[in-house]
Formats: sequence, C-alpha cells, structure tokens
Amino acid sequence: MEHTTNIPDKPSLDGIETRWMQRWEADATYRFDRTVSREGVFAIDTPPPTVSGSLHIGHVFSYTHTDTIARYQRMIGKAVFYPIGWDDNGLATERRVQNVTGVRCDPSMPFDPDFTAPFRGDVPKDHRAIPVSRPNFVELCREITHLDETAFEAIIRRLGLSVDWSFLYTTIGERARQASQRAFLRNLARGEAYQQDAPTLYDIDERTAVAQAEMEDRDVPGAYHQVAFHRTAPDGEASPGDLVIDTTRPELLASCVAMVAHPDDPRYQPLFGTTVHTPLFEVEVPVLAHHLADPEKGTGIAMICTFGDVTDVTWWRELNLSSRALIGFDGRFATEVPDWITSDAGHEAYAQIAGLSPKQAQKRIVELLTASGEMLGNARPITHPVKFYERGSRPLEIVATRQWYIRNGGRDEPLRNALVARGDDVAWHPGYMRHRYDNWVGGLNGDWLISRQRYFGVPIPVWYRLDGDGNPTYDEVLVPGEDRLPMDPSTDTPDGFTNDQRGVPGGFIGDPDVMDTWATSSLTPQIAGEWEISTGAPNDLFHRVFPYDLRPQGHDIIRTWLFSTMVRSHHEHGCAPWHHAALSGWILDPDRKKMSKSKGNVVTPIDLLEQYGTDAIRYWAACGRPGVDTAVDEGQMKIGRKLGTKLLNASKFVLGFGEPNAGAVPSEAIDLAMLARLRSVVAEDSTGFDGFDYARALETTEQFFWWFCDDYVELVKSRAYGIH
RNA sequence: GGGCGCAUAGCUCAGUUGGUUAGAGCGCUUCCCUUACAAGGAAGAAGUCGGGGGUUCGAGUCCCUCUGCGCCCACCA
Repeated sequence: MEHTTNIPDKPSLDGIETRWMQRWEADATYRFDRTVSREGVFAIDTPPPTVSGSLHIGHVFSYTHTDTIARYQRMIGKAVFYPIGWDDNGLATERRVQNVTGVRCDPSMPFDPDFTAPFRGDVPKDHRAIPVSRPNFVELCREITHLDETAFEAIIRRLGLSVDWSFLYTTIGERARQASQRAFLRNLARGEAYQQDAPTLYDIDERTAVAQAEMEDRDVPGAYHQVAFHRTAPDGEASPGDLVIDTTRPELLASCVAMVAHPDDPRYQPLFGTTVHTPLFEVEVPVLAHHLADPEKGTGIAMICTFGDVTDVTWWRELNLSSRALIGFDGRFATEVPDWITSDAGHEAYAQIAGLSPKQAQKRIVELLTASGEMLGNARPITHPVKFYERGSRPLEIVATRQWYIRNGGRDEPLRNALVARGDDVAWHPGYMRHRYDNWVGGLNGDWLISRQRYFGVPIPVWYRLDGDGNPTYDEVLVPGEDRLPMDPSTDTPDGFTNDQRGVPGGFIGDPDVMDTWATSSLTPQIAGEWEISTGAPNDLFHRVFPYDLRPQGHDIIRTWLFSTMVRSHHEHGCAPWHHAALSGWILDPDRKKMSKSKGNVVTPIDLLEQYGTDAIRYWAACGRPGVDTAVDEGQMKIGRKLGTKLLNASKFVLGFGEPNAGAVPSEAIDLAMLARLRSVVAEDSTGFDGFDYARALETTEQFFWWFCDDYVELVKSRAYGIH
C-alpha cells in the first residue's frame, strides 16, 4: 500500500501508462515462470497480428479481452504463458512492400548489393514497378516489416497488455521457419503432405496458387452469351442443326472439351454419345451426361472447358476428359495455336485471341461469333458470384500446376470426421461459433494447398533430383535432416551432393516455392512453445504449455487460422491444440457499418489512446460482450475515463486514512455487510472469468464500485472523520 | 439452397436454469461547487421487450410461425 504522503491532491490519469509500462518492464512482472508444471500454467495462443500496415482498433478490442483473462488467471495463482508474435511473412507483406516502395520481385534479376528502394511517393504514378532480385526484395520486406513491428509493439505496450515480451516471435523468424519446416517434413514422412499436378485456383496478378480458405465470392457483372454448336453429320462434317448453350465465358470456347447435360433431360438424351463441332474453332467434342448439369440453368446444356470454374474441374475429373488449358501463369492465352485446333478457320480464329487477357479475349470472341452468326441475340447482362482471391482484384483462373498439399479431410471422409470430432475437444465461447467450424470442415472440397509461388515466406524444405536431361524428377524428393533446419533449398545443398551439381543433369534443384503463411501461423502453439527446440534443457517449455488453455481470435478466421492449427495439431500431436477457443466480435464504426479502409472510416488506436487514455479504451473494449459485434463508441470511452478518475479519487479517500492497526478486525455491521457483498462480487466475477466472460465480471464489479462510493463511503464518512 | 446470430427506453446495450411493479449508461428535465471526486453528486420523465400463435398458475426468457437486419457456408455453365 502506498504511504499517505504519496497521495496526490488531484489524482490524474495523465501519464499513468508510461509509469506502469516502465515499472512492469523493470520488475519483469509478466515474465513466465518456466519451472511451473502444466497444472499450474495457463497458456494462451495469442494471435500474431498481420504486419501489413498499422494495428486496427479491432486488435485493441479483442486483445484487451484476452488480457483481462490473463490477469484474472494470474490473480488466482496461475503462471500465465502469454506470448506474442508478429505475422510478417507471406503475400500480405509483399503487397505492402510493393505499395510502399514501388518495386516488384523478379527472381531472374541478379542481386544488387547497392540497391536502395525508392518510396512510392517519389515514384510517378504511371511509372511501372521497378523489378528487383529476390534477395533484394526479401531484404526490403524485412526492413519494412521491422518498421511496422516497432510501431505495433509501441501500441501493444501502450495498451498495457500483460504479454511476456521475452517470447516475442515472428513468422519469418528462425524459430518459426524451423518449426514450420520440421512440421512439414513430418507431415511428408507420414504421408500427410503430398504434391500433385492438378487444376488449381490461381491468381494471375500475384502469379500464385491460392487455397480454398483464401477464396471469396464476389458478385460481379457478367453476361450470358447464347452460342450455337453444330451437330456432327454422319459424314463427320458439321451440319446446320445447332445445339445452343448459354455461357458467361465465351472466351474459353477454344478450351472446350465436351458438352454436358443432365442424364434425365429428355431434350438432350438423344444426343448423348454423339458429337458436336465448336463454333469458330471447329473442334469436335462429345455430348455427355452428368448429374451436376442443371436442366434449369441456361439452355440445360453446358460446355465443359478446362477450366472455366470448379464445376468444370469436377466434370473433367469424373468424365475422364482430356485437358485443353490455354490460360497460362501470366493470365494470358497461349501464343501458339494449340494442336487440337486443326482447321484453317480455327487457326485463324485462335490467332485473334492469342496472347490476350481473358477480358480482351472475350470481347474479341463475341465479335467473331457475332460476325459468323454463331452468337444468337445480344449478351444478356447478369450479376453472378465469381471466385476471387480475398486480396485479389481479378477473378481467379484455374490452371493445372504441380503444388504441395496437406491433407485436411477435404478428400478423405475418415479424416474429415476425425477433424470435426476434434471440435468436441474444444469448449467454444460463445458456443454457437462451433457451427462455423463444423460448417467449414463439412464443406471442404479439397486438401489444403500450401505452396505459393512467392518470395517472402518459409521455403518448402526439399530438393528434387534432376534426371539425365536436367528435368526434375518430382517423385524423388530429397529432404534435409531436422538438425539442418531452418534451411533454404535455393542455397543449401542436399546430403550426398555438392553445390556445383545444382541445376545440372544428374544433380538436384531446390523447390522454388514458399509455404502459405497459414502453413506457418497454424503452428503458433509450437513456435511460441519452443517445440522441439534444444535450449540446453530440451523441450522444457512445450510440455508445460501444450495443449494450450486458450485460443482467442476473430470469428472471421475460423476457416483459416483456427482450422489449420487444428489440422497441424491433429496430425502431429493427436489432440486439439487448446481446451478453449474464444471468438471475438467485429468492430463496427459508429454508424454500425463494418469498418474498412476503403470507406475511410478506420479509427486509429493511437489517437484514441492519446485522447482518452488506456484505461478508458480498455473499459470500452471490456464492455463488448464475447463474440458480439461492437461499435466504436467514444461515449463509452468517456465513461471509462470518468470511471478511472473516480477510482483514483475513491482510492485517495480510502488510502488517506492509512493502514489499519495490526490485528484489527472489522466489527461494524456496515463494514461486515460491505465485505460480504465484496465476497459475492468476487465469486460472481470468478464465475464470469472462468467462462471467459470478462464483460459480466466488469459489470458486476462496476456496479459494486458505484454502490461502494455512493452508499458505503457516504455512510462511513462521519465515522472516518471522527464525527459522531 | 444449407447453417448461425440479432431484434428490449431517443441512442448503445444488460437481463445466466421461466417467478414479485422490465434494468444500466449516454441523452433529456430539475436541483446541488456538501472537506475523495463538478472529469462530481441527488432526484425525475421515458419501453404494448419486432408481429402472430402456443405451452404454463406465471413468458422478454421455452416451442411454432412470420417479418426485418447481419454473418458464415454451398458444384453460382
């Protein structure tokens, strides 16, 4: 207890944050005691915020919730493991660097040790991005993330989070790369990781494959084009009898491999087993039956292209069709005329779209179809959902590429059921969030694609043997021993080889890809807990913290972070990675619209912290019920500010009377009543916190505090001042 | 098409297994610079708990249904 002489006349909240930040740091107040065994530990799998700009008020909101839980657990005697990290690898960072500096990575460029990046503001708007080598680009990513991370740390400290900074990690850091590569190699050894050459959703701007979890549907304008295919006459020539389809992607006509209608559709039953000729390109394709064809849609018969959408992929696979892919990794139609187009007219038509983007090609094809009379009527505009990469600006294309996958139940019923059942091992707060998990796992339609054709990430830690012609033999995967991790296959050499065998026939080549950022952040429990890291006392930490007690996170990343963490833990440890998952709500702007940068309504945390003070902001945050979307409410922050001042003044009153005499026991009825009430408040708050309901605990405490001030203090005043 | 959430005073929200006249804060009205606090205190007005139906002695709370808003998921040619 402070001595009475230290009580200021006019207690103030100003500067209180700095004082306590320094005190906590000096005293190592929140340092985790790593001698405590698992039963005495409360471990938190803190979300590492994405380093791609600044922290959002939403972070302040949800991180405060977790901090109240951490502080409660500490108060009841637990050693709280409360680490923090920065998620700085991956495409989000690369995009940020591109935006800030105006460069782009070109792996074919040589390293330039003297390169200094311009800042975007100094680059003319119409100037094209400056290509730099991969090492230069990675260096830039490190520099810029470091700047952002410094700012992040300042805000988190200012917010008073009781994290243990000695466990700070980054997802591009050595520990993360090591854990990520180790887990991958073990997935590989157990058959949970595999590579496959298959149609893949591909972002043609970022030039990388993306996973199902990173896709989103957007309603965009499109148009139905009614196009006539020509029936094949007995002599093999196209006849005038036409078969009409509706398509939103006429530009893919050259990739058409078949027609498909529902097996029960009487309109098309006579045509099953026959062939038709495509318009413009005059390619002969079969008419087939498949139950996914919807008689209600368009004309009831569709063209199958490789690949216009995911249904095409299903048809292609299940009907065992050949592949006629034309859109390449650059998002443009192949420049060479494909060999399945044989007629002169077909060659001529293809020359019109060679090298074009899908959008350009569509325009041209429509012109050609109109000219040839094979397009019936005008295009009918519609709005339809199209798949985008969540951070992308152009629709995803489907391109056949070799990629790495981790099994997540998307193609495997028993594994899917096992992962759904893992949801039972976790207590969900609020409980209904469980449905989102079940929903997502139940709806998976493929395994988890983890390879990315990008640069700032954890390398896929394998090499491939090159055959006598210098071509990679992908089924001969060369792996490093775990003692070599972290490693980079583009500079490290596999055992039994020398570096001069890199890229030469009979030698080896490193996998050029990096892992998806979720493939690393799915291991935050392992990274923060120093899984398998030898620190003199091997693994002294991990078994004290794993499985963690709590995973706090936003409900929007159940499909990504929560699920992927579950997958990795299930494979590696055979259990759920935590006992509780607490899902926080969204932050809405004061008009209750979802905040977004494009709307320009983002409130920066630092301004609010400056204006109202940490306690006021934390008060506002803690008033938001678990899982409930909450508006930014400066009124609530003002109340928090007043409450803080009230607390200081009430403390001033109480502390002003000094310590009670040693051995003194309360005997006045009013005192005993107050203490009894306090006991019930403590009990109720404990119940609230045990169920991760910090808001209920706050409400109870606040109510008690006002009663204490308004009634109890007023009633004891005369006694306190010695007036009877 | 499937799933989930929300709807309570002008505003933002509590209301835990159904139980006396439905609560808080902000805002509003009136009064008070009283020695912890005017960045405060005291008092007051204000709601047919989204509509309809049902179960019950009793429903904001449980069941059915409808409406509106929001979110998640889906093979959307």
